[in-house]
Amino acid sequence: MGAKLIERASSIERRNGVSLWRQIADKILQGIASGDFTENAALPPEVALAERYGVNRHTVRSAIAALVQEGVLKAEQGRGTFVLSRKRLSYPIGARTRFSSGLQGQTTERHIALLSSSTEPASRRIAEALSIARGSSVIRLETRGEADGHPVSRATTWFDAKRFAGIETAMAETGSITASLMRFGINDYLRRSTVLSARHADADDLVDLELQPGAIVLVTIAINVTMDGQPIQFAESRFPAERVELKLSAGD
Amino acid sequence: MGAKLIERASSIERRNGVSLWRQIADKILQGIASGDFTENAALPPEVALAERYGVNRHTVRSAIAALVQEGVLKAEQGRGTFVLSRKRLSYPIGARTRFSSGLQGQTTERHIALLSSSTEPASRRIAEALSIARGSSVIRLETRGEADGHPVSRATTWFDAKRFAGIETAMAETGSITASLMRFGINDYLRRSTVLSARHADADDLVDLELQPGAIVLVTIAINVTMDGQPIQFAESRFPAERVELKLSAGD
DNA sequence: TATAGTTGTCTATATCAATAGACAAGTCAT
DNA sequence: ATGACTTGTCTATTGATATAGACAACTATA
Repeated sequence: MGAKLIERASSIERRNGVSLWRQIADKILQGIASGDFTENAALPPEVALAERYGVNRHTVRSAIAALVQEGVLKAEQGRGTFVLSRKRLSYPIGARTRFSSGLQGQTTERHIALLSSSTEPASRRIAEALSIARGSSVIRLETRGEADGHPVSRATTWFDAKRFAGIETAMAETGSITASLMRFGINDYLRRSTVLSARHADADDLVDLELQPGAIVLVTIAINVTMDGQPIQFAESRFPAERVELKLSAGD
Repeated sequence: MGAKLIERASSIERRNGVSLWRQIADKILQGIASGDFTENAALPPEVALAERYGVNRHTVRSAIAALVQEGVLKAEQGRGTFVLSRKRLSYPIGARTRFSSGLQGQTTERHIALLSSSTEPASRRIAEALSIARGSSVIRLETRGEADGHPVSRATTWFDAKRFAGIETAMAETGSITASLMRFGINDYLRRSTVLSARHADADDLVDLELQPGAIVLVTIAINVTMDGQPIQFAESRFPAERVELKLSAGD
């Protein structure tokens, strides 16, 4: 984020429905992600931050307390407050979006955990996306992507139950969508469409992604297709905006 | 957004730093965008909404008041509260991202307004992106994209001042980046990279995009290049998440 | 060992956010 | 006209948010 470059005077809003301490916590997170506040270095002292944002020192302390709770900062009496966390992960999105390979080089460990699965009738929306009859059976998987032990994504995906019967056990065993699809004879697939939006994290996101209330999530809705254009997977994924950014790769 | 599909019981969080009325206003906006609340139709009555979200009627009223202020809803005593606004614009992003052509069919009128321009030395970040020497002169344009009279994007873009001297007047005259670049002999260009994130709108965003405090903006950081790979433009764009979603087109 | 600079704790006060209940005012169908 | 249903307004109370000031506790360094 080019926060430093673009940041102008104001930046903090009152009586918004968003508390000042929450806004300032967001600013600090942005500052860390943008390299404005360097990793392992001390934050400016509380009084300086208070002046910078035009609020009381106690308000800054509330923001810092939230981030300490969250494990982003560490406060040491007499010394200062220090940045613990790393920059945001950059998650590539394109025609060949894959979870595991996409994060290569940025993390040492990554996998997808299957939280739950169920079979249900296809809603209109899902039937259209998968090109199947409305009301026909689909398998829904609830999954969480983890990198180095931290949750980085939370997805709900649907498959045609007829074609992919038992994919939930494959997911549980392999921890990979790509590997699971291989068991069904699909060695390669493409992303046909991705629609992107953002919203506040709801209560479920907070739990699943280990977020603090008020956090923002990026939401993608995607359809994956086989090489000959047959839709196989419909997915809605949520990413914590404070820990992940999406990098759109052009063609492949 | 598949809110209806995915929405589970909980969804509202307390003592978060985000007020309940703000969260509920967000929910209603989501509901409108997802077709959950139909356009021109009445919202459920306040008591019903209050029960649905597990809050007091007055809290719902605060949320509605904010959206009435914003022009999304219209309340009529004795009759009900009605949805005015349309669905979100779907803004395509891909190798050939163009403002005007991308919104074709969704709006009748669209253009880019030049808010201000300046010349400044290139920061490290911008010098790298444009492959020029750090500190050399760059032109910065502040622009706002408008569709049917409503702001839908707010961008800061940088060009090499040497190569694109006077581009600010071209922009002011043509209201189009594509047309302006043509004056400099660039008939076609591609998007090399796009990085995507989200955050709360800051005070400037609120003014420029005519948002209510607490709103969320999608942020893209992009580099455009000529057909032979020479970088020509570096841009940070902000989109109001409540009015715009980004649709990633695959290759072209 | 001072001293400056930092975080931590306490008290007090004012405003905002949320709940609760009651009733007024308007619309619509019967 | 009546009654059911809706939004609008008012009062009261509680807890969270934000400001203000003072001082304690701790760290580093001169």
